[in-house]
Amino acid sequence: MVDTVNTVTEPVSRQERKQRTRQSLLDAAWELLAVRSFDALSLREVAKRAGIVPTAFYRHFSSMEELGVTLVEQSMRTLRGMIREARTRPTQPSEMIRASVHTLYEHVRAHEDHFRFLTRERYGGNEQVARAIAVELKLFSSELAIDLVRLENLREWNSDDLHMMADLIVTAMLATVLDLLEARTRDKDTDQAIKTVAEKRLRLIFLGVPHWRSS
Amino acid sequence: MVDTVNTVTEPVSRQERKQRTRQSLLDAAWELLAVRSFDALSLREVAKRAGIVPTAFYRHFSSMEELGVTLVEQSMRTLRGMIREARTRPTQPSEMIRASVHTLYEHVRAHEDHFRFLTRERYGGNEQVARAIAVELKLFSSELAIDLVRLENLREWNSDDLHMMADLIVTAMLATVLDLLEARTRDKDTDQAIKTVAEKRLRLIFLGVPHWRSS
DNA sequence: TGTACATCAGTGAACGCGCGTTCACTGATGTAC
DNA sequence: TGTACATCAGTGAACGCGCGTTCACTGATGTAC
Repeated sequence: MVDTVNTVTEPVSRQERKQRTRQSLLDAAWELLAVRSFDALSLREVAKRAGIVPTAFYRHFSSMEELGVTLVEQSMRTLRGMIREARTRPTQPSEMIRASVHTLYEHVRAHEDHFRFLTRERYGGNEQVARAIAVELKLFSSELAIDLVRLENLREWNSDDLHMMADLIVTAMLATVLDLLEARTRDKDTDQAIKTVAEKRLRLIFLGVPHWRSS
Repeated sequence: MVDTVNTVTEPVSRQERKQRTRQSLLDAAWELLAVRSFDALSLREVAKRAGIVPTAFYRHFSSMEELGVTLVEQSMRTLRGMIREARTRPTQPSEMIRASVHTLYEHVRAHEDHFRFLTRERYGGNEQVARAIAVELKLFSSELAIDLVRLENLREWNSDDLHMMADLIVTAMLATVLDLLEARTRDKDTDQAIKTVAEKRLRLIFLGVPHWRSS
């Protein structure tokens, strides 16, 4: 049995306390971002929710923009984690589709705040944030194009067409992210329906592949 | 030859002057929206750009929100105009694709401000605005599903699958809108390249149709 | 046509508010001896 | 182990600013006779 009293009263270094407050600020920002866009957040508001006075904010970030950069980094790490997991996969399209959608689903539900941030800020207010997200998605699309070329009927496709298809898949996947985030009810049936539609979208796209002729 | 002096000094009714100022406010808002999201606009800023004092704003709109509603209406009219034009079409998929992409292209380039507003506010700050846009796109998707059922290989598709395909097409088209709005260079070649990719996306989707089996 | 009054788009002063940011401070934690 | 000083996360007062909104006003346009 853990001695909770001892755990609570355990001495904490100044450094560790500072780290905790920093995390409180980030947590506060993530909470507020569930309802509002980043541009609509104020420094005072974030500080208040984190339980510190506005001026103490500067002990951790030089500005809201710097905090924003950290939010981008955190959400990007989540996105990259998902992409990495989605890339280690069998070469059979049907299984690839099933597994990709499932990976996407798991990650979105585990980090809704991060994915909401990514989709909202992708075209939303802050230009630098939008650019960072665009770069990351472009990178993902390029990696996907490389994965596609290994598949049966895609070996002889030219680079342009592979990128076109990769972009279309990424677009379809992002639409699924939005479906998940905007689902009114959060039950297994609704989630399953969204996953089924997501798989169908990808199946339809892949069905055309054997019949493709680059114009 | 037009007597410009007479044109300029021509008496203008109070009502007409008011209408012009109202339009100046809307124009000012559209100009500012090229750079910023709606939530980031202030009443004072819009009034200033329109050339009136902040308090005069209230002679035309009871609040920024009401002006926002008007912006939504204006952009929706543009969107509906495009959709209406895109729907009156031949039943051959290849021609349908070519014509749809061209219609989209023409309308986006003719009303970049409206389409930028629609894509940015779709998930951006204001919730009511986002909802209005979502409703309109859903409506479009449903109409598209009805159009699809008339095509050769889609006659026996069930409703769910038709909606899935319509959603996928709308998603792909919106991606094209964003490609057009974010094109770095604005020349004929770039535009043509974007149109070609847009057509390829749709071609790939339609290629799968004859081979579809609802799971 | 001319006069007297009504209408009302636009003005300018004023308000209270939340904002980001500065500054001198406090007092607990850390360090040197 | 005890003392004396340094560090520094967090405090609280204060600032100037742009904001939305109110109010009484002005003076050109419109209307009634």
